[in-house]
Amino acid sequence: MPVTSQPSMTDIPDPEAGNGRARLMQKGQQTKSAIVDAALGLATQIGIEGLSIGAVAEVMQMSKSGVFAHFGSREELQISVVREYHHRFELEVFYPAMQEARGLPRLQALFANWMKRTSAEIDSGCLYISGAAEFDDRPGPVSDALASSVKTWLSALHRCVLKAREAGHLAENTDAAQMSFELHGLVLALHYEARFLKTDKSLDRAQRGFEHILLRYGASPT
Amino acid sequence: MPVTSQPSMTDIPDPEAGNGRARLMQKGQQTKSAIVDAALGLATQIGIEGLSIGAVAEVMQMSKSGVFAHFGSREELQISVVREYHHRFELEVFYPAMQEARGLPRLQALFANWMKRTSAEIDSGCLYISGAAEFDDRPGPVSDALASSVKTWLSALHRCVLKAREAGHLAENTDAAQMSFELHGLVLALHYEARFLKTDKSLDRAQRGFEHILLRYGASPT
DNA sequence: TGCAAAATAGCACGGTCGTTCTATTTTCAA
DNA sequence: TTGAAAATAGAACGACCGTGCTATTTTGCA
Repeated sequence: MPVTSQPSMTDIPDPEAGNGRARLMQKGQQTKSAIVDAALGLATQIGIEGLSIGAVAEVMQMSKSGVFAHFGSREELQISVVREYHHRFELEVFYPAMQEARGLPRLQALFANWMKRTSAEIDSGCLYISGAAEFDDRPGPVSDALASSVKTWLSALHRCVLKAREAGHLAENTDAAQMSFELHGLVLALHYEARFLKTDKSLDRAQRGFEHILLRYGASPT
Repeated sequence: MPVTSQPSMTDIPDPEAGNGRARLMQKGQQTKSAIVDAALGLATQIGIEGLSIGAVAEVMQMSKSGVFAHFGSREELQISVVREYHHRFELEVFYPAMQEARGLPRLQALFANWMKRTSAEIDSGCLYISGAAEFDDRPGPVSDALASSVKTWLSALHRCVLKAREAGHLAENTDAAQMSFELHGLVLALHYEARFLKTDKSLDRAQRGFEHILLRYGASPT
């Protein structure tokens, strides 16, 4: 592979990619970004389905039609929000972990960042989790975008487990898919109990669960 | 405790309890039950928040006001749906497991029934899971009813783990709350991956995860 | 069988929704 | 600086929402 390749977890084509070349962002693009920002903030509180153009317009202090014109449909706005969340998830969870040494350290960083993002961090819920519940019976482009993002992330996690096994940091017979499933469960339980039930100590529980799983899969200290 | 006491996981006062005494259900009550039935069916597909009186009325082939009159508000309908789900959850998950011998067998039955209800069983989603995502940022009576039901169930699970430990079926130093947390995670992952991502083998993964957890907490075969 | 009470229907209200159309303002390059 | 293009506003639409009000129908006991 080329030396200049940088790690990326994404396999979602981003139509906006590379439009910042040479010339600064036009006014319209700036506004659009700000709208997506505001919409993401709303979506993490009231859900992607609950997202309304009117509410976004109010936050932005714009007219409904002004907001609408940037996307052409509510659905396109929703998809933009999903893409933006994907982007931030990459920035906050994936990329920082890639700085860690391959294998177990990287897996630990990945899980730690994931937990940090999922737990009661301020008050923004996880779009991947709330979205799954909203769209598991509602096929369509938004659901597709969401599922695609989630699958990208889960397969990045899966690859990380594989690498850790290859590096000898996990037992040779480690079932990477099974381990990923169990890790996913911990984060979902953390989100559920911390955010909905307001159970304290959930973060500790997830962390201890992680250690249990590491032990099970024969993690050797690094 | 009195010999005639029967196990119940509920701690939610049900205003309708015991109104079927002697006399059969009046027409109004029958209709109300049928409405809640239909509403529950809708809610498992489009969510509790998405539930609309108009949609329920259409399913019931009734007028909106006819449906409305039974509840007085949409919120009361939503709460009725939550109570009905709680009731069915008890019937399908909790009570059957209580037939099993106390300790590990009962815990295994509890988890097996829970999985069965959560996985892709036909097409009805789990209200406890989808509801949590909808209401984790939306306090109010519906959220309270939902949280109360979930807590009732989780504490029933927690008690079952305690009993299994007391019976010597689990290691003495078993942290029941931690174990419950990890079991919860498995079911959440099952729901997420089976229902939203349509990943096959999810049921196997949850089952294997369960066995892993049993091993960790020193389950002795019964 | 008749009659009060319960159940249901029908209609209207104000509100929000996504979207469309047209006018106005703002931007930016020639 | 000017003029075309882009961005935004404003009003209106049909649809659906929860809810309140007033008939009408249905129920079930005396």
